[in-house]
Amino acid sequence: MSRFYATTPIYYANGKPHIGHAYCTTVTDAATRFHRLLGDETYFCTGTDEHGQKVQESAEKRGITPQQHVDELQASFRDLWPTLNIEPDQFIRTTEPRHKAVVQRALGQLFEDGLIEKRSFSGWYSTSAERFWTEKDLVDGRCPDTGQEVVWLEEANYFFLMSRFQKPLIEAIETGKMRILPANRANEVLGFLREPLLDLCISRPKSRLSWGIELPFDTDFVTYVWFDALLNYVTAIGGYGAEEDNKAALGDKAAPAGDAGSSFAAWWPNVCHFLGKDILTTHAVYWPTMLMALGLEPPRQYVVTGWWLMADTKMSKSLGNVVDPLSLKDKYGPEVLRWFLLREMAVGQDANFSEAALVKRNNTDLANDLGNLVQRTTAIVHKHFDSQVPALPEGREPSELVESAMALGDYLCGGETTFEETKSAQQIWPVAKTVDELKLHVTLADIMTLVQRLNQVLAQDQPFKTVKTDKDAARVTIYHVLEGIRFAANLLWPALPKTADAILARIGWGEGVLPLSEMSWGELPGGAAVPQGSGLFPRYKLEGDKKPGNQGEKKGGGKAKKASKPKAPEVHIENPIDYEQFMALDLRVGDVLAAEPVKKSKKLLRLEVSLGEMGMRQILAGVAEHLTPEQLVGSKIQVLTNLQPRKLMGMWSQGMMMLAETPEGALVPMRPDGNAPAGSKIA
RNA sequence: GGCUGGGUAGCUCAGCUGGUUAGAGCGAACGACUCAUAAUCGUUAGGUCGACGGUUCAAGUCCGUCUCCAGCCA
Repeated sequence: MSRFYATTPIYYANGKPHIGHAYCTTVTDAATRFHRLLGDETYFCTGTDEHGQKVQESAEKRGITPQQHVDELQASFRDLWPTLNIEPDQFIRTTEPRHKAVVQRALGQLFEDGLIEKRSFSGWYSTSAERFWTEKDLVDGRCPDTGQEVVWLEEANYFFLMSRFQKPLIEAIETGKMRILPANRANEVLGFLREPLLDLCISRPKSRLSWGIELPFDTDFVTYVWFDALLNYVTAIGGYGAEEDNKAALGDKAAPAGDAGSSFAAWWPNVCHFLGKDILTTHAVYWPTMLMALGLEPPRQYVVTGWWLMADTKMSKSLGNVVDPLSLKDKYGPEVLRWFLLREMAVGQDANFSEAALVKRNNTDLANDLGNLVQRTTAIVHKHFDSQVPALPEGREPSELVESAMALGDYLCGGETTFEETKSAQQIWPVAKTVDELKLHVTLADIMTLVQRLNQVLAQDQPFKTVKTDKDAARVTIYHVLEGIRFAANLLWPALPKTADAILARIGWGEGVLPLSEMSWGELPGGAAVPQGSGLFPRYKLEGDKKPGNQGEKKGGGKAKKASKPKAPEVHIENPIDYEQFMALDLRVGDVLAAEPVKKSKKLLRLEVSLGEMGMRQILAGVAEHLTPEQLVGSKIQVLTNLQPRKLMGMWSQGMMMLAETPEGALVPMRPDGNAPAGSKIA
């Protein structure tokens, strides 16, 4: 067992979180969870970077203190993570006393060791870019980055002698001691290091910037923002005397020391820094040289992620209908967003973000393949096996396809089985390998092949048929498919934590998620209760679905072709609707919990109806002349749930009860069978 | 301007050290099935592997030139 310490960058607390932050943190969360599955002890840290010029300016503009400003903004990050089912072990802020103390101790040591020295310096300073420029950098006498004014400043500053560590840094990268993924990013850093490395200015005079950590050896200066920020990775696990402070601040969420003596010794340098490509140089050059100067090991691993590109950004902007990608978590749920982010982007590369792509991922991977597999399997269990996991009958062999699913499950989990993929040329790898390489999109794709294999098993073994002729054969198939679902859910937990738990509960597995080393095919106990439940992932239709031109044409052609197919039997249909219109109706089973006549109304009854997980609804039904409250209370009815709510007699009606009107004019409620729980979708 | 990495089926991409008919996923078409969320399963894709030239018995895979794109640096 080893330790895996994962970090996101600490995000700059001067703006709201966006999809880039969410992506990086989601990947870190998933990677951490995968390492837990693989048996590693993990510690996952994120947080906010709260010092610096821009924070100071924003606070001034708002007329509040910088501390008040960052107190507000850090919350928008901290509070976001749980809504994405992300569970960091620690959220660190650079304004915390425990961190300031670490920065000052580290600076003090470097100064004593002669690795920081004071130099005077002059140049054109741009307040907006927070940096100096040389004469020839300027564009029309202005800052080349921001186009803002620059001023000539001459000042003394403290410099970290970074140049001394150029050689050891190159060596660390080339020997793989410091691993940078994907590999092309390592080349980028090495390219940067072919030029002489300069020393790094690490201070700002307080006259210019007061919002920062004071230098311990010169109180006229504060620390330059990067030097401060990067050290959070050390503070978080108790380096430089922070261990006691951490315990005081975090309690039992502080990084544990284990058998290592101190928490820092336990976790450093087994760190994996996740970061965006924009901050690669700071993390892969400044940071390891700082560590080397402090006599510490450089970080063991980096994962550099790409950008999410917004499809048709220009057009969307001009139309004023930009979709905030993060808001899609509210529309489709955090699990779907997680899945999209993790599955769609090859770690390290750029990818296009669009709602259409997200919906497609949801529909194909989650609803069609995974959700439907669970649904169809448990449906057979409910129908034919008394809602219990069938016990494996003696002396019956599973089909070859089932055996290949078993092999695949064991192989993915890192078992002894060698798995030869016969269907496609695409190589499937054990989870441990692709997780080590941080190719999580491949990991997920590989796990999904197990889901697909289980769907194949059902199609080939046809337990829904054999159950009528050879029930033991059906028992064998269903048992193994359930077991395969257990493997898949367990393996998918890092990406879909809530869903994995839900699936395991759904197949009668009470032990929760297990480390892969403990995964063993055949542990699912026969006779375990398989509860009822509704679909895990609804399918979505994308509104205004405009497909690319040639696809539209093809569709047209397809329809023309279909016209020549055998005709449906002639039935006279008045006002025909198409399937999509039908599907737009959200009909559900409801339990009538209460009913009473509406005062001053002859016709209306007020019903309180439970729709299961969808909650309670008040429904006003015009049936008082036909039905008594007693006839309805305690019974099941059909409810049209997505009818626009309407006010009747001063009360809201939030749905419609489905009734049959007889030729005589009587109203008869449509009562579903007692087996259908409240909230079940009717279609 | 310098450096690096790329341009492979409609889309997203695999193709290690050169070697039989260039692969996957999605989309599309056709078929099968009905346990399931119009789902699932099966079959089908004929793409001058950016352009040109070269090395070789043999090149998507090596070399050169050109072109386009991306990233890093200045």
